[in-house]
Amino acid sequence: MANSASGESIIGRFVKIVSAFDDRHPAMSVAELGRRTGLPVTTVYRLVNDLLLERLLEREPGGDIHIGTRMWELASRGSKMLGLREAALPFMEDVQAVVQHSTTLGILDSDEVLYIERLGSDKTIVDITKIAGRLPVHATSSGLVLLAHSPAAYQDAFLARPLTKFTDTTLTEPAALRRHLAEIRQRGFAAMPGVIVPESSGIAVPVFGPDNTVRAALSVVVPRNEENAPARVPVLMAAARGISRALGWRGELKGTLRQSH
Amino acid sequence: MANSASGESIIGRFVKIVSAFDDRHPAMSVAELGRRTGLPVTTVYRLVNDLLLERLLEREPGGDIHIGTRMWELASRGSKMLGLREAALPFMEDVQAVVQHSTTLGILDSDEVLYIERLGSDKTIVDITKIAGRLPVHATSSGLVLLAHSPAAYQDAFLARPLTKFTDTTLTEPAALRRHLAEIRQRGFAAMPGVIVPESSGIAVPVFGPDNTVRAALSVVVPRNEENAPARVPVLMAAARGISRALGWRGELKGTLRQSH
DNA sequence: CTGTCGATTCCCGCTCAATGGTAATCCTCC
DNA sequence: GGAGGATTACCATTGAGCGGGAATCGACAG
Repeated sequence: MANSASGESIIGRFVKIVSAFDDRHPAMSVAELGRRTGLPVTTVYRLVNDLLLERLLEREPGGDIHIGTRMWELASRGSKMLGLREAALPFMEDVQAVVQHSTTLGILDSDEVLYIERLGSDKTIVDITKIAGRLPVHATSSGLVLLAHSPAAYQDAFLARPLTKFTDTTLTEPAALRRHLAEIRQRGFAAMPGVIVPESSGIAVPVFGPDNTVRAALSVVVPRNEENAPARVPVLMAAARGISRALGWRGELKGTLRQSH
Repeated sequence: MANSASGESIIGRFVKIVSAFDDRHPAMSVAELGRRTGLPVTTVYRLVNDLLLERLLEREPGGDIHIGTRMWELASRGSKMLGLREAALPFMEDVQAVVQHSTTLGILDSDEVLYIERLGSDKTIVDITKIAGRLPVHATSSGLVLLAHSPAAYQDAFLARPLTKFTDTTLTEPAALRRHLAEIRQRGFAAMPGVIVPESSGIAVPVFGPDNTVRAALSVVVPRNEENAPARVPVLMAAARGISRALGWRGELKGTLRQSH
């Protein structure tokens, strides 16, 4: 499935090229693009031209390349995430108005948490979440909530892998994590003081879809020294229920009760 | 640049496939995808497999295909629109809180208005704007504001084309449109009563970047019968200035004054 | 249980688009 | 003016993409 010496398909190279751009490198010359992707120069120039023709990439006056508007448009138009995001946004605004720090919405994707929305850019606290950014599951409150409500088979597979310890409070032992997940299910929320960044805490609650499976995690990041962090939980839970309902969820079903037996 | 009988490149076909999905068709079988794109069956199956491998597309339990999370992630990560959107969102929320109907943020892309954010889903008014949706320039308040502040060369090229008349109030004559654009520049906003949909009016103001060029249009859609529509303008203008400033704009520059001489 | 219809996968020979090295050209900046 | 980098032009090679056709799977009806 590849004409190239390295055995990659064009699609693979396309992904490589687009992946070379991130928030730290939103634009670059074609030559640099070649260096970052490790692809042969000529190939990059040819492929970039194709992508420019389709407007998936755009060339700015200086000659540098950046991701095209068309790319975002195509990715968004048929995306199911738009629905989730639009359902969640009003509730997130309410949370943000009350909690004042930083509110995020994350989903589980490829064994990582992918943040699809984020409100509030409070410079007073350390918050490494970014829209379209990823963080590890076992080191974020969002991730733990998502994992806690995932199918047992998925949890088992996840816990079978070695996990990185970011700070002294990061749980990496499968048994300990399993206990923690059970706790999260029982309490209905996850609170992680300083799991990746020691100075801030995350609190997250699950958002459910119509079939009662977890769709996303709604979370807030607050300074760790803040005493009344648990007081945030009711607000978050109410908002999460609102989002779930907007998605077509109709309250706890018998299935859920059965699970908790 | 194409291996196919029809003379399309893989990238072109990739765009065709992704374009087949929209808000009305967020998921479909591979066979239907083939029908919608008009590509040979075998080819679609092969290409879809490649895209599934890269997670640009995803297969849901039923077998239907939909656009993958990865696609959105890649498109968003290095996109400049995220910055614009994030700068605008808080101000848009303020506008939305006051105006109550529907607030949108649009940019000029391929001679059309592309809406990149939208707040408020008031069912009481007709509003055909959608996130990642497109509307014609000359028939929307956002489009007219963007056009009014575009380079003269672009305006000339645009006005040289034939324009569709949507309702009796749609301006399509180049001369009349030119006068209207001048008016918009002078007043600082565009107000279009029922240009595409007769029942609703749009009001839009420009958002500028650091180089004092227009970046986006901030607009609200209100019911046409509403008398105090012009009263919305100051709110919009203040918000637009706030967004512009967040983007690095530093007030009217000499260049602008020179232009208006 | 059998038949129909559609979706999906498998098969396979053809062929030309993609490949990627090398070299020429166009830049800037010192 | 010339050194260093970015970009374009050229071109022989070749295997990935192509797509028609047939086989398989699956749902549903009679």
